Amino acid sequence: IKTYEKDASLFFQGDPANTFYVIIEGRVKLTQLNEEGEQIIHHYPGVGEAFGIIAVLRQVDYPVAAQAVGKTKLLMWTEKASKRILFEHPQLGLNSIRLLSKYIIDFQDRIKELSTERVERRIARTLLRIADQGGKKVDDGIKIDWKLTRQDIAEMSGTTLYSVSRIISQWERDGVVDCSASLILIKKHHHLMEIAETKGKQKK
Amino acid sequence: IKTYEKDASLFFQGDPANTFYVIIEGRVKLTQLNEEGEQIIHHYPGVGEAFGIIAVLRQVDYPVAAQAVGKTKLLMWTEKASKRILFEHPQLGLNSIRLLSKYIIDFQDRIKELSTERVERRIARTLLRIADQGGKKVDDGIKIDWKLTRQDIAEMSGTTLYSVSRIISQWERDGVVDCSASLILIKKHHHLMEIAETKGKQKK
DNA sequence: GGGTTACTTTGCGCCAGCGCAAAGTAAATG
DNA sequence: CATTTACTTTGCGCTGGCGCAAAGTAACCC
Repeated sequence: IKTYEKDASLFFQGDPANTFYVIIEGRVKLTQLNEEGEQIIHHYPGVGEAFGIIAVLRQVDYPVAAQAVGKTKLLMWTEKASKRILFEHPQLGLNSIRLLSKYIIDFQDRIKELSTERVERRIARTLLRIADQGGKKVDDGIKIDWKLTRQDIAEMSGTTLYSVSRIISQWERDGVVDCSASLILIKKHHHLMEIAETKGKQKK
Repeated sequence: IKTYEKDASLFFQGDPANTFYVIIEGRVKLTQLNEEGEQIIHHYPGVGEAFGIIAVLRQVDYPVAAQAVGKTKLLMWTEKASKRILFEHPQLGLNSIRLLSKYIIDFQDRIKELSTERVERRIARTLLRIADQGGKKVDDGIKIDWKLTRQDIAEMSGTTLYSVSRIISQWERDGVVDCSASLILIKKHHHLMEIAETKGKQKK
């Protein structure tokens, strides 16, 4: 068990992978850089989620970087320990496979999204996905419980902070979301769903 | 063991997943449709590769559709059989995890690509990826050993058949690739790599 | 409390890539 | 061999979204 402070780095992209983590408190940001140094955010795992398994078991370098979003407490396993456990408890292997499978299905969806969908829709989907993993229900909607900048949302949706700003401003005018309290509050979940699913390309 | 003819469907997106496959001859196309009915191609697994594990072990519907590219011979396991094997041979579990991890790393890369890179570069990467999995070395380059249409390439790169056509024509003029024989022949592998890695956005 | 730093918004111009249309080429069918 | 069907190429016009710049707002810290 180890505790990291806000914004602390757990590991960088390209570090040799020797530890796998499970979050018991807080949240972590998993990112990747391309050759130009542009960042993209893959995932914000929260309490109970594991990460790093992938790299550890393949004995390759971490393909992503991990950074604590807030104060974060983590369980840590070395490579050897994880393998031993896996051999002793086949059920665990099955569970891991299930977990990985979930990621794969998720990633396939994101690839589909990025390949075929317009920016507005991708942003809608991104917010819904975030709300799904880290949303707290409050009386007037769903609140996302950690600080997200426009830049962060852009890096999750495959667009730019400008486009995100423009689109979210519009949504605020329409009363779909509310960002005045620095945390994002989704007020009309159904409306976002609509954007995510029906507001398509207007081609014939 | 079962054999499928060219273009035969193995299963559709949304079918209940009850079988997992390993290819012993031929090649399969894994695709996904979005709400508008646009198709995207995820992967062309070849001999020795497995697919369907994901859905089978999670007991959900197949997230993709599978279709034989040419005449294809497959090993098939039911859900129960795969679970039993997994319990009896933990090593197999570990191997599966490795396989899935590879996909995840791959998918993360594609997400990065789609999020931040221009069309030309994405197409270059797509061709390189295909060459990597299904390329035969011949004296004047690398030949991709199954028929790919412009539309197929577009669906793998997240663009349109028009853009693919324009860019590949240009490459042909430059002598980088040769499509005259209906199969694609990559003549200047290094040049494609260059496009994939350095020919960046010309922003400051 | 004032000044520095970090994030957001918005106007504006620009261009990569889309998508239609139409013609060209190749393969399949009978 | 003629005809249909399937795929490719290319000209052209249009526009979604990018990216700069500059101003506005909020948070942070001595």
